[in-house]
Amino acid sequence: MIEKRVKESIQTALKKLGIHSIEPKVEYPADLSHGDFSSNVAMVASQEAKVNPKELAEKIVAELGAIEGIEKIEAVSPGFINFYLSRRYFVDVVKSIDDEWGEGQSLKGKKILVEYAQPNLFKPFHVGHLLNTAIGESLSRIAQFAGASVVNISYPSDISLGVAKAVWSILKNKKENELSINTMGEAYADGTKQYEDSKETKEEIDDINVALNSQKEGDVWNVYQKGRELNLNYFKTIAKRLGSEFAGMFFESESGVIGKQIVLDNTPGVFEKSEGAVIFKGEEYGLHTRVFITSKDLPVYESKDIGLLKLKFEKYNPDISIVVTDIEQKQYFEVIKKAATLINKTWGENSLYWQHGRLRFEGGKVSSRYGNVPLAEDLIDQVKSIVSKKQSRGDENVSEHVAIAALKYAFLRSSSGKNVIFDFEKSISVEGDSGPYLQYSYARAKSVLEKAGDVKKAPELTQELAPELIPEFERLLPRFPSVVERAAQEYEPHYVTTYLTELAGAFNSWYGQERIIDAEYEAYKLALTRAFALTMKNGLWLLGIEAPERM
RNA sequence: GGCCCCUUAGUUUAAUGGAUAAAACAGGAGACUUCUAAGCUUCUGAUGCGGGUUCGAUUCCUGCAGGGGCCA
Repeated sequence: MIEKRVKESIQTALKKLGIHSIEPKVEYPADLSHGDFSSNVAMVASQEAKVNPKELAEKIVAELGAIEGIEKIEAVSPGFINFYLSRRYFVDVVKSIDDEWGEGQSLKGKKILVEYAQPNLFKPFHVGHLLNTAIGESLSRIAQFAGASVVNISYPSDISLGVAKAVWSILKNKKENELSINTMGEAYADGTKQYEDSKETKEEIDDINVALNSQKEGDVWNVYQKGRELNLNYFKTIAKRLGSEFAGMFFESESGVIGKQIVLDNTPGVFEKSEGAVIFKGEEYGLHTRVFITSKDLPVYESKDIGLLKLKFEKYNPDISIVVTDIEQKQYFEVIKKAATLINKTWGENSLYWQHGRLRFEGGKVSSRYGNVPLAEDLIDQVKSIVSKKQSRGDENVSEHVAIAALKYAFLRSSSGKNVIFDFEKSISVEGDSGPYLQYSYARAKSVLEKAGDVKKAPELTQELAPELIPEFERLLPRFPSVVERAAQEYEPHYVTTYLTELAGAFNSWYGQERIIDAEYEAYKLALTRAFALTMKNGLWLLGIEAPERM
């Protein structure tokens, strides 16, 4: 790669100047007028060399000599060295861009498990799940693009107090023969309310919870099984609608049993008994002390997560097991990770608990059927109706993909860990920096290419190119693979989002000012347009966003 | 109370210890009416407060203020 060549050349130059201790860094200047690469070595080395930075930069430049692919090197104050790629280099990149453009090797040979979406069966799939799914899917795709072998898994919560609440309400209202996603959603809302309101009901629901955990045959179990099946299918449907599929699923009902046994096997040792419960003394490691098995002998989330680790590592033996969760669980998972490490070193060390920000609701209300959290599907439909109005073609499929793009973009644009302000009016944009903006620029490029007879391959480009005509978006194109690599290394999809937005902006700006078909340099401009379209298509794929050919 | 996270234009977000802090929305002005106007051009506008480290701090350390979270 060219960055490596630049780095090595600097290193050689430094040695000639008698500077040995400094590892030069090459970076992308934020401002393209500062070149395609730049280095700050002169400023870093100036003290050791006892020369002022600007002078040192000039000396280094003088020692550098020619670097293949670099046309111009200049030293500027306060001491940066800027490198400009040659016209020829860009031509070669544009010609080389194909369907695999952006794929890398940085995670080659690694087996990565990505666990996300985490539905709660019997509870509605809401906007929080949507956020989690968008991020998990993108992390998974980015890892795949970086060369890893990735398995997506989901871990539905199929046994919990929430499930017991819904089952109780179904039985109470004799709805067992008319089960549907809607009746179960209502049952969950009803059960939750009654649980708070009536002490008797609370006891009845707690009993159901115990019965479910012991997996006893009977009415409770039968209703539960039927509802579980329905919910699971519903989950698969909505995941597919969002572009996600899961190769494997583990359930709390299985992890609970296994986890409980592991915890008991490690008591005393890792865990200890306290007032009838089994706890992990996190305090001893600067973490929270947490209960793993209650005094009623029920395994709680903690033991379930331990059981899940055994299931995961026995079945897949991953190099990295990523779990995508909400940041409010950060300290919880620190405890799990510590306890897991003590039980089985690999479980802890190969696990990455990755947190995204919390959703904070502000501004206008989004209609919601249950409680105050909008359901994922209601939200999609609401955006879809806005999108449909803007669309002249009336293509249902396109409206669907544009609506989902708008939502996913809102969740993938900012860096991880920070809270995501969810204001329907402001966050879900279809104009400006938005998912549809990216899709629109892609559709535009495709439209031009189609009109020109779809340029499958970049034409032979030679002397006809004007070296001074390197549009900004063309200069951004070669950066795509390193953007993907960085996103993969830091598990940060937003780098891709930011890059694509910048690229699309630069392309649109060029498009608005230049004529492509029937203009000077037509072949070159078409090749550029094609390169842009391929980059955008792959980039959108990484975000889990469809790229409609027309909109 | 203990611990964790956050604070950048009016708003929502970017920025690998570097160059003039980058966009979008909102607001002002404008162009073409020829390849998709969900677009383009242009103007206005920001690093919570105080110390420190550094040639250089939005970024690292520290104190304070404000907001959020986890545990009891």
